[in-house]
Amino acid sequence: MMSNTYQSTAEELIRKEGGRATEGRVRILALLLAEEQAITHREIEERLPGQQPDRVTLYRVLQWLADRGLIHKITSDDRVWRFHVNHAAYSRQHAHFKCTKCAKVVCLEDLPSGRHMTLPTGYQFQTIELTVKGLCAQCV
Amino acid sequence: MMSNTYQSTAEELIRKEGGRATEGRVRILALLLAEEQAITHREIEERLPGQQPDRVTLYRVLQWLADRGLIHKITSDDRVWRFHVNHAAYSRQHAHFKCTKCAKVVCLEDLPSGRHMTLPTGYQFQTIELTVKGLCAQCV
DNA sequence: TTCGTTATCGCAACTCAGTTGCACAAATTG
DNA sequence: CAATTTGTGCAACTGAGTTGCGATAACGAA
Repeated sequence: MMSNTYQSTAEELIRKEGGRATEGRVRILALLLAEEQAITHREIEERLPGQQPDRVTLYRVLQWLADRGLIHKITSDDRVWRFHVNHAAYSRQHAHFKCTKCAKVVCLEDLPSGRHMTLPTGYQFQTIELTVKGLCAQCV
Repeated sequence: MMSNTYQSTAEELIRKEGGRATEGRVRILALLLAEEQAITHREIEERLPGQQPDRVTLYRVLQWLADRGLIHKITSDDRVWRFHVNHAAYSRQHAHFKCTKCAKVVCLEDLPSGRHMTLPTGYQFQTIELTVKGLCAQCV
């Protein structure tokens, strides 16, 4: 069951961003705070106890949280966004791991020193996106 | 206009895989052989001169070519697959570059030595997917 | 060259993630 | 409390990709 701490932390974080701490926002952010992995829109819906907010509202809340840097979106090869809270360690660029069997996604702390990749002449570096694929501990 | 060389190379490659060298397959593969960048399903449709094959056929041809290793699919954050021929340099793992302005995608030859990324204990490495983002020479 | 097999194509209809527009509801402010 | 802003819920839409199935056309054998 969800600890009350996450609820109040979520509320606090949302207020700090100058947004209204509505029930939906608080519940969604609290759920993400309690979650280890990066999870999809679908998974969030499934894990929200009781009455779920409207699909569209969920998308909008997630976008709102991402815009304010409270969470981040992760691309994947299954064309589905996954969402994860921005803990201190993950607040900036980091790599992701995706299990090729169970599709679980977790954040990895360090980004290898690939920052100096040689680009074609005239190209300008901005960011790097790195996903390591393999089997997670449960699927090995 | 498309060189005849690509047509015959395409036909040869398809035959070598034991498939029927149908008009659609040959035209699509020839187009990809002539193409520098990794392009989307949509872009392929647009660039096919004259009568286009059915949408579904195009998807199936691309899947068929990818299954046989003649081309490879590239993930992106816009939820659209891009396709690129497997030249010798790109036949195995390599990084990709995506322009954040014009969405152009090109293949980069080298993959940085990120193979020794530290994974959580019990996790097993398989492959690495790396996309560098920035501005291409035309968009700088 | 024709013929039979069967790989491949084309169509229609579908799935699924995500988006947009708009009226309504709930906060917040004066 | 009225006015304004902010967020929600519904319906309808978009766009990529998929599935089922009957029709078509490669290609090897005769």
